[in-house]
Order: sequence, then C-alpha cells, then structure tokens
Amino acid sequence: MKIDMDTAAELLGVLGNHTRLAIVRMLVRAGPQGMTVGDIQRELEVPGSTLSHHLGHLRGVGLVWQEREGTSLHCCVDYRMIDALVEFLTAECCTFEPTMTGTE
Amino acid sequence: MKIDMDTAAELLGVLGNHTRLAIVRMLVRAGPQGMTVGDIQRELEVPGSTLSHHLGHLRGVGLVWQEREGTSLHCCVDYRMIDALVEFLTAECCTFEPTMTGTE
DNA sequence: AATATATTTCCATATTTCTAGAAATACCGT
DNA sequence: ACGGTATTTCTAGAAATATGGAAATATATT
Repeated sequence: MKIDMDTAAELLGVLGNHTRLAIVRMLVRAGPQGMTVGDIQRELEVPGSTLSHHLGHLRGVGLVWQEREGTSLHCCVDYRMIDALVEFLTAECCTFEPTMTGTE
Repeated sequence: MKIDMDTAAELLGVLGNHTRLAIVRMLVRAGPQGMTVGDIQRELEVPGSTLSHHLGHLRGVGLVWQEREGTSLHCCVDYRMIDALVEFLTAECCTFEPTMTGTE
C-alpha cells in the first residue's frame, strides 16, 4: 500500500499523541483478535468519552477498525496502514537520493 | 539509536504536520549539505515567522540541526532520528509478537 | 418492559497549535 | 557606523485538539 504525503502527515499526526500511540501499541500486541474498548479503558485508565474520542481519530485515518460482539466493541489495528507509513518514511525520508521508483 | 514511546510520540507529532513533513522531506532530499532557511522559505512559500516556528519544533525534537554560514542558516536533517522512529514503529507497532529483544 | 453493561455522542472548558505581521537580532560588505 | 539580507522573537488572533461529565444509544438478560 502506497500513501501520499498528506495521508502520511495525517497518520503521523494521529499517532503523535501519547494516548493514541499507546492504544495502537496495545492493539498490535493484542494480535489479530484485538481488544474491546473496555479492555483498553481498563488498561489505560482513561475516561470512556476520552477514549472514544481517540478511537474515533484512529478509526478516522483507518488505523483501527471495530467490530461489535454483543455489547462490546472489538478494536483491531490495520497493520497495513502502519506498514504503509513505515514504507513512506523509508522511501521519502530516509535517503538523500530521489526515490528510485521515480514517481514524480 | 533506540527511543522510547514518549520520544516516539513526540517525533510523530512533530512530523504530523504537512509543512513540517514537507520540510523534512526536502531536507532529506537535499542531502548532507542541507538547505538554508531561505531556500526552504522560497520553495514552500511560507512566511518567515511561520517557517521559523516549524523549524523550532523540528530542532526541538532533534530532527533538524542548524549551522550558521554567514547570514544564512544551513538546516540539516538528522537521519538517525528518522531511522530511530522507523525502528520504533517496526519493533513496537508492526508485529503482534512481544518484541524479541525483550526490553521490558 | 426493566435492568445492566458497553460505548458513543453531546456539550463545555481548557489547552495547544497554527499562522503571520511587526519588531528585534545577527551577520556581512562598504 | 550604516545599510542590506537573513532569520528569529514577540505578540496575538483563530482554529484545532484534548478532556471529561452527563445524557443518549446499543445490546443482552431476565
């Protein structure tokens, strides 16, 4: 997956918050089955409304998706987005040679 | 170079701004000799005070350092910081197995 | 229907960030 | 010392973000 600079800046901005980065890290570690909002809330000890707000951000940029299971919402991270961000940084910001794929 | 989550969040936040990401990308492409503030300003067409503000942020987290040459200030990106960020993302956020280096 | 649990939405407030003009500072050439 | 170019600091307004309580919504159980 290839992302442009606007998308990259957006992803970076969303991850550039302590709480949200912690959420993503937790979700990554939780593996494919993810965690419920409540699980996250208990671990992070953050009010529900605040957590929901942050999850909204993460959902908004596609880093996290949710699936209802009964009364709970399972949250899963989309690894592809993180991979895409790493790829962007590596390709665009880690070399002083113009990108070899020559997109522009 | 290994960074912790607070540092990573800080770096991500600073890079999560369109203008600043553009600056870093430009500096990376400019190579080791970097660019002057004026060069950046001409390319980005942003007021000096605004640019200076953003450069301050980048300097603050160590992503950019500056060296005076006459009346101009040469700006250079610290590749190690970007590498460190990529490493952090790869190690902490790209796998659902606990880090194999077992730091905690 | 009533209750309980899980989560979000609404709302207000506090704080930070972005932006940029104006003034100040730094350096250089004459 | 003066004038010019480069850049920062000061200042402030506007916009965005963060936070969390209270009410609303969704689902399940009895």
